[in-house]
Amino acid sequence: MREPVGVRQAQAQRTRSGVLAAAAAVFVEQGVQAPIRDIAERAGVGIGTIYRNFPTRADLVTAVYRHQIDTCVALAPRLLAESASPFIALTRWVDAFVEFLVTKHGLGAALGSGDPGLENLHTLMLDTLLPAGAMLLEACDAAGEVRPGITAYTLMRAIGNLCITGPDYDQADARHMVATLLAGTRPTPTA
Amino acid sequence: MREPVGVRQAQAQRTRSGVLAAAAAVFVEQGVQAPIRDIAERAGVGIGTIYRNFPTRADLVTAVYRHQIDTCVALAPRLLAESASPFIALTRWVDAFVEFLVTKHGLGAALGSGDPGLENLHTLMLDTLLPAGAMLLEACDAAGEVRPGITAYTLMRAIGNLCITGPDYDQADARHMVATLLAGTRPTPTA
Amino acid sequence: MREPVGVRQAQAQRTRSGVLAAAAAVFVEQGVQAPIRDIAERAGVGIGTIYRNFPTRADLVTAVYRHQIDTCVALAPRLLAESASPFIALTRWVDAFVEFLVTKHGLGAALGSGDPGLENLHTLMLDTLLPAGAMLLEACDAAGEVRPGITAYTLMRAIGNLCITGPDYDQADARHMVATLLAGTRPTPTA
Amino acid sequence: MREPVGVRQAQAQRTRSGVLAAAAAVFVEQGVQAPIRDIAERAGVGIGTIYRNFPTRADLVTAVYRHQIDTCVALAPRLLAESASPFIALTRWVDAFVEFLVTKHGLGAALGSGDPGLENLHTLMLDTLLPAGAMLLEACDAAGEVRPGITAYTLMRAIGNLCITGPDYDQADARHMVATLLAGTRPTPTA
DNA sequence: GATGAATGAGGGTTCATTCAT
DNA sequence: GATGAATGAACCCTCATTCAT
Repeated sequence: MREPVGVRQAQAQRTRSGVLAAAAAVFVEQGVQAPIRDIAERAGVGIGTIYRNFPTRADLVTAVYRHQIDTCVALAPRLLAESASPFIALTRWVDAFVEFLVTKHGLGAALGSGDPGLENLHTLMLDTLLPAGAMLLEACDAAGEVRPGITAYTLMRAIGNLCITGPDYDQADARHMVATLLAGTRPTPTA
Repeated sequence: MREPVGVRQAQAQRTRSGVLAAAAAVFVEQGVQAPIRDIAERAGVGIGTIYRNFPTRADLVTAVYRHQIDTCVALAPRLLAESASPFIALTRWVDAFVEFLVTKHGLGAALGSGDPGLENLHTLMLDTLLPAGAMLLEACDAAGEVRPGITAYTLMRAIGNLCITGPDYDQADARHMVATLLAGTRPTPTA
Repeated sequence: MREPVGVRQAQAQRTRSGVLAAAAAVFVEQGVQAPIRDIAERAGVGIGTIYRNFPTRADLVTAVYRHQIDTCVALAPRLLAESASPFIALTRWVDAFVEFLVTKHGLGAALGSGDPGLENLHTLMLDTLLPAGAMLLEACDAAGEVRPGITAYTLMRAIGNLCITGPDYDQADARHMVATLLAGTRPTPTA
Repeated sequence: MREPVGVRQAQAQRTRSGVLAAAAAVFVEQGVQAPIRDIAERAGVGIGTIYRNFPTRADLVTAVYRHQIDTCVALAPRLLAESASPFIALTRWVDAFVEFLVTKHGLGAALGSGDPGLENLHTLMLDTLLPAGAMLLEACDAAGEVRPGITAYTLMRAIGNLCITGPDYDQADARHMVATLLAGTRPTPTA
């Protein structure tokens, strides 16, 4: 009765992936506060399976976005190397960041909510995205391309907030306002 | 035969005020989605009293913020008349708007949530604050003090979002980012 | 400051009458379980006034229908004297009884519910309507116009039940079925 | 490898049955409007379990009575085949119908209440019992054993009303009055 | 590992009833 | 007597979470 090694692990991995895909879809439709049951149904698994793989809601949320976060992080050094100036790199990177936030209904609000259950996600973003953004911002700083006094954390948090969309304030508006915010970080032209 | 007119009304008014004060306090601590029971307990009244005075949650939220909203609205024409330039007036008015938002934990998030139960508040703000902000923004526009293409609604919504505070992103940060956003609305200096 | 004697009593009487009229109207619309507050509002008085005049709901229900009940009671001897046969008198009297029940939305159901709070009304009907009906039934009995074994109480209760109308079973249906029931009380024709 | 199929389903089925039994008992004592919590307590399960199995009150009411309704329905064609005349079949079938109604305290009242939440039950009875009764009544009609003009729906509704028992109007009274009603449906003997 | 039935805390809402003015 | 604000018990329903199979 011994099965090929790893068959079970492979099945487990597939279950996990299915849950992540389902969660991503449900989050888009209902936001990250969607009932766990809805995700289980969408994934075609039992509720218990969700809890086994992701004990807390934040674990699930974090896992859902981890891949995209990692992609975003990896982009930073590449943009810095390729772009004509640090600020251009920052701008492009923020575009990617916004793209990520804006397509994830409710994520921005979740981050802004101070919900203690989302500490993990918060931590993840701090530990990974923040250094990426900070690297770019520091490069801008060093090149005198942004006003002093702006911290990467605050800026990214502000961008996150600006990406909380809703009726009458859509993704295009969010992009517009983020661009305006970035414009506001430029040093005041000296006479 | 004139007895103290309105002894009961006065008491009722005091109850109502007490509820409003309690609600304001609870909203700061827990956000506008706080359980009605908590507000009743804080106010030292029965649940029924809350429902008597404010049939829906939105009624309560609206009442809590109405006074401050009205004050803010009334400020706009005054600032426009007094200030050296429309943009200075806009800046000062936004300061007051931010002051309002930033001290009301959860209001920004509530407005951004698209919660259908808060239509009234949304409507109130649209009907009163929006015209006030729009007046100032139009004055800036007419004076060439802001880039074209920025609508009052989007700008105010963005400001509202920037005022969603939390741990590690406090009121000072919110003010800073709002100021940065406003700086970003200035026309690009032509060479 | 002494007012004419009885002015206050007259006022009180008017209040009481107004409440009864309002209650009758509300009972027709919503049934006898309607919220007390609705009746107070319709009467233009405070809730406390209802409770002062009619401490229990049953008191109010009873008072509302007392007049019509009395009228119905008074009808019995007159019909018996006027009609060609006791059964004809019974039939006509039942018509009046049904007319009373059928136009009082929810009263039949209330009587049939065994609700202990309506004891008073139950008692009132037993004490007044029952003797009236019994008189007629006994006359029929004595004349051999109905089968033996039918008691006035049971018959009237059955009639009351048949008058519980609703969608798809209207007043005409109720009348039809009551007539059928009465037809069923006739002695079986002997060959 | 076949393990006991459906161990959990069996348990779930037992839970469901327990809920149905508890509900039936509570309905007898308190009527079909009894608090869901009372049923849960009687069944020894959590409230959530009731809602899981019977999302609406009407679902529960319907389930409680479905079996007996089905039995009653199945009886009709058998009685028609076996009985000496259609009217005898109708009489016997009505006996069974009354037996069903009379032992279910509150069901008659529930059906007569027009409560929109009981649409399902109403529909169930219309869809199943009504055709059964109609078949018998039509057979009587065809045989000239009942007066014309009596519809199955109205007759059954009337019977349902007559079965609303209470103190002083018990099951025997209900049966007596139903028999009397049926007697009243016979054609008037022509001289 | 997966399952999903069961649980029950939590929050919403209504309305009968009291009582100070 | 009349008033109606206040009360809170009682219901409703949802959904996060556990655990036996």
